[in-house]
Amino acid sequence: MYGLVDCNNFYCSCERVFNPALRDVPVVVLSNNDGCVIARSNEAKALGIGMGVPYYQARNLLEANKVAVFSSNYALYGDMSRRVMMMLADFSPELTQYSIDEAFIDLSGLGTGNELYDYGRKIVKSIGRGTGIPVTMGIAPTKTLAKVAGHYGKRYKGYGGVCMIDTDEKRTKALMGLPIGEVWGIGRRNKARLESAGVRTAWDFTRLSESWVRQLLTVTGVRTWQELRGTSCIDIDELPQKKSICTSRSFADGGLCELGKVEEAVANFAAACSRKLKQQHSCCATLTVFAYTSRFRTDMPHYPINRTVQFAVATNDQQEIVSTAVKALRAEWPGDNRYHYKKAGVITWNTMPDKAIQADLFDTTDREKQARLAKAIDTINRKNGHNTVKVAVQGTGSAWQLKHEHSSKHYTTDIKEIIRVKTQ
DNA sequence: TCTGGGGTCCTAGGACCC
DNA sequence: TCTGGGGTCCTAGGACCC
Repeated sequence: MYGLVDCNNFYCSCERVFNPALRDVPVVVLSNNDGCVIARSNEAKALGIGMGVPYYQARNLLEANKVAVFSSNYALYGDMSRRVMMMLADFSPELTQYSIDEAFIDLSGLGTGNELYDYGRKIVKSIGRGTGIPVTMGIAPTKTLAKVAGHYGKRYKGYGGVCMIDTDEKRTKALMGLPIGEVWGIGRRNKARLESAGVRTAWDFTRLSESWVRQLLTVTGVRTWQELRGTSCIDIDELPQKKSICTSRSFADGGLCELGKVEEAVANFAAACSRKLKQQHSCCATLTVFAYTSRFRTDMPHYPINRTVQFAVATNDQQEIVSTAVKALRAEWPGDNRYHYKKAGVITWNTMPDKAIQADLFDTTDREKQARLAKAIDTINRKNGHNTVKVAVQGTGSAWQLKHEHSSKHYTTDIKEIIRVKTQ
């Protein structure tokens, strides 16, 4: 049996942990740049605030209902996630973190029936008490069915946060009540395709023939089909090494027109990629830089920038990655300031372990010197915070500041913002 | 006026090999 | 006029996830 542990309305719950006044009021969290609503408390969902709606469109509704609005605070969410996962790891050594707010655990050998259910209850209670984050657990013989169980666990209070699908009878009942679009692995496109073929519920889907499913949805669809029928076949890799690393942001207001400003942003994105590569002990052989104008502005001229560069020797060196990204951007720059760039980013890929780099016969770079300098800079930055020493083109960051007007404190990651307890 | 960020996997088709 | 058979690798694009 598998357990899926999922944090309820995770970002909103994080905001509530250190701010009890938010406990029974509607809360939403916005994306970077205060762009869209990306997390909603149950009260906010009940008001009809949709997932992903632009903030400016929801604003009136939010203000009219006195909804507490927060800019995203990833330092806080990342740290709270770490706490939840650490506690969870004590309950099952076989844990696969699937996203910032959910993880699968292997429950084999931990009992059956009521015994297993009670174990689930214990996990949910402990994490709630230990971290302040409410979680729901789905238990079932496959990961996809565990997701289904979790779906019901969140909707019906009576389950006490744990829903288990452990008999054919329960499975049938659960699938009959589940619209096909709610199934993990069935997205918008495939939902439409299946519905036009008369498939309304997850149960209908499991009644199709395998060959039919394969033809319509390829092997990924067949795996979902098998999992819903009770045969486990989806493996989730731990993926300690990411295959590609992307750092990108949207720019506030109308976007950026000047090369110098976009350059500064891209340099910082490239530096972030270098940092992330080093963190997972890998190097990249390829880098892509991109910059896009707003796809929502049909009234303005567009000129997408997208350039990919190969490194002769795979690298994670900050200066090399920053200078390569900036040169690539300059090479594609349109040459006038007519275009409003709304978003830019750097992707590093063709990633490999830093211990297994293929050298280049014709490489003339002094790698040793480069490595010594990088090591010195990394040591300073590790001690004093990243970007204490940076490449000059990274600038001061003021050219492309993000909008973050409703941010909460870094309660758990900055000693200056730690919560105060008043004693009278 | 204002619309997020970061990933993975699969497939088809082209280029290439002997 | 007639033009084989069997592979691999790479890439772009689409679909999905949170």
